[in-house]
Amino acid sequence: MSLAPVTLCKALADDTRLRLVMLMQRYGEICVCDFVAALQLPQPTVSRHLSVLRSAGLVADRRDSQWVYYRLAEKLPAWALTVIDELTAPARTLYRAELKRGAACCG
Amino acid sequence: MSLAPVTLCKALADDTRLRLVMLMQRYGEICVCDFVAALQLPQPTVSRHLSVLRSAGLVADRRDSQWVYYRLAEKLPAWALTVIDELTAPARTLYRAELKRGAACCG
DNA sequence: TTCGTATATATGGATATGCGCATATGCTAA
DNA sequence: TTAGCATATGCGCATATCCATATATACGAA
Repeated sequence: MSLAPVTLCKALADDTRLRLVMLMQRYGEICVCDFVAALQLPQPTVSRHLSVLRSAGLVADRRDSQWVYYRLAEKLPAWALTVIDELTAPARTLYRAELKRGAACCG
Repeated sequence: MSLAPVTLCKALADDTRLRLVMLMQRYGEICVCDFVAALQLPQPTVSRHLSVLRSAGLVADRRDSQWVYYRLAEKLPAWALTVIDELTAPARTLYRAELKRGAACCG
């Protein structure tokens, strides 16, 4: 996995994307509708930001019938995981309830 | 020092700014003309990027007659320093010669 | 099966943010 | 004050963001 530091920064230089990454880091695979429910944002907005993360190589997606699940990419460099961890640590406890709220969507 | 994670990311989401920060982390206070010489970039470009870093609260400046010296801000949160460290580590050895090349400017 | 509807996700078009160049400002010395 | 250097600011263009709409998939009824 070759990931330039500046590429990681650009991918994370948005509050919504930081929260998406934080949720994936904490809960693993999540489908788009759960992100929408958890973050209370319009679905197109979420989809766009996930697309940015995917283009940067930060996340991978998997389709299961009508749902698309996103997860942090495997084999991210250790330094990238460290950066993500440091950046999301302050807010890491804030979104558990919000994700739970959205968890009814995909079973 | 209150610094939002997304603010740090935006400030570092540019290759030139990453290099400026790396130079300051390694060498301490540096004046604009030394940055220009070290990075081989137009002076307005360097000034602009330093201004972005200053607005984000990442760096502080000090004027000494005609020269302005920039340094990393004091009292940055520990997590921010960790992030900076991880992001700049890969290239940290690359710029010593370049800074030396520019060191004649301000004595 | 084939259609119809509902739900999940992705894409095109208008607006805002950021970058670099040309120029302006500030400072010093003679 | 004039020249000369160091630094900073306004403008045009590219890129990114958000909203309305389009596409795709699933499931039930005829």
